[in-house]
Amino acid sequence: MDKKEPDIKSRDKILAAARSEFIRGGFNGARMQSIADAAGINKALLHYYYKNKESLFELVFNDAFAEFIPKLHSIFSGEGSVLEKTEQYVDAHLSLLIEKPDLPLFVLTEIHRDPERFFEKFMNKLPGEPPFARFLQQIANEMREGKIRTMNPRELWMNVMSMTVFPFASRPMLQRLTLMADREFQELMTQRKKSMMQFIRYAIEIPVNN
Amino acid sequence: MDKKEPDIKSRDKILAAARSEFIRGGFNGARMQSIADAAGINKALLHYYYKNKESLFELVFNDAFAEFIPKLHSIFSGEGSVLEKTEQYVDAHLSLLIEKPDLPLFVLTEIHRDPERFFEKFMNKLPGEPPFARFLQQIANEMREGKIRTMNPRELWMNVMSMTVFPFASRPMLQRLTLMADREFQELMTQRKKSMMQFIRYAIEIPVNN
DNA sequence: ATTAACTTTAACTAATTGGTTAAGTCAATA
DNA sequence: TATTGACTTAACCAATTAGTTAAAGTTAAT
Repeated sequence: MDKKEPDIKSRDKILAAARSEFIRGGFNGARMQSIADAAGINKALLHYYYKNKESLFELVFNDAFAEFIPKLHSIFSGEGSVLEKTEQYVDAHLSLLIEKPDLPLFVLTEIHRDPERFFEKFMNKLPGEPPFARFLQQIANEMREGKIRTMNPRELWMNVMSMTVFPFASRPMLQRLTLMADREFQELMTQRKKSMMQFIRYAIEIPVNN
Repeated sequence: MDKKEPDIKSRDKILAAARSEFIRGGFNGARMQSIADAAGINKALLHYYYKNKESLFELVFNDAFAEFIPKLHSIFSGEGSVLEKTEQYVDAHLSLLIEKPDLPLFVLTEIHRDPERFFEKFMNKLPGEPPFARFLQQIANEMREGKIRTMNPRELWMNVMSMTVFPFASRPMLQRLTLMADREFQELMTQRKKSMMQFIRYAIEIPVNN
């Protein structure tokens, strides 16, 4: 029937199934058998395509970043004020997370499990200077120039990231606590693009006199 | 030698070891043998005191909340404006998290693994109305009265919680990314008690004219 | 028709792990 | 001195799980 590219099909179905399973249970909670079942194939074929659990996990874990890193880079190495870049970031990250709301908790959990993997992965991908260093410098500059309110630049950045990501990382708790359905959560996060930026503007913009 | 209350000692040492181990690896990553080793006893004694892994985990998980729930309740059912309660909350929660920085990720991970346990646990502990309902109402009131800027009350609360908790949940990532030592992180979080509140005040306080 | 890639079936290995058991040590106490 | 409660040793069981193997069947392209 559909054997034109059965290799690609099965390979991809396995990878997709692995992604769900690893996100559901983390590396420790994931089961190779469950992945095979979800992909509609058997364990033998699973190992025919992917050497072992580790390597399969590695692919899933890398994919979790692969998408967003270039986006981040283009935003923060581009032109624009702190507020403009912040808005671009919030918009881009929220868009991604609305699509893949389980990403943050997965990533944080796995970095906690093995911080070194993450460390090595990123000291390669990123050039010499520490990440965000340039942006933090820009924040400091605009503060000195009186364009935005003065505070610890790292904290401003932390606040923005926190407000953007935490609702997703804590989604299971949040939704149970407030009896919020998936749909409602999604809508709340969408309206958040605007309201969060308003909140941030009030927090750091210096009001013009008269 | 110290056999006066060896029972209590071992019991507690096991529980403490279990706490570390569960926080390190989550339920799935924790090993009963590791707990026994860390407690300086053997598996037989471990099961002599605690029925099984589940029950031991349950104790640790409950403890993770037990401390803070009453505090939360006293803050939000007490007197004070939104800003005052927010400040009390930020102060109390940051103090706790500086002591136990790994709590948030542990809690979030385990709620993600089994949301029902969390749900059942809290629909008991909390009286009829949904948690924070009263506080959200108070926020809405103060907004209507023009005491603070208008926005979705749930989002204001989300912003406060996010900024408070996320730095801890993302600590492993954050520290690697910024090459921050434990001590430095701790100091940053301490100074945050003030700076975060300043940030929030700017964001929601309505400036007085002239 | 042949070949190579793909896929299944089904049994199996080896290691890990949660949990159990039985016999016995040791110190305090009654 | 007999008993009791805390604890150890060490072997063991049963289940789970990652990974393997071999043999056979299917499919698409050459």
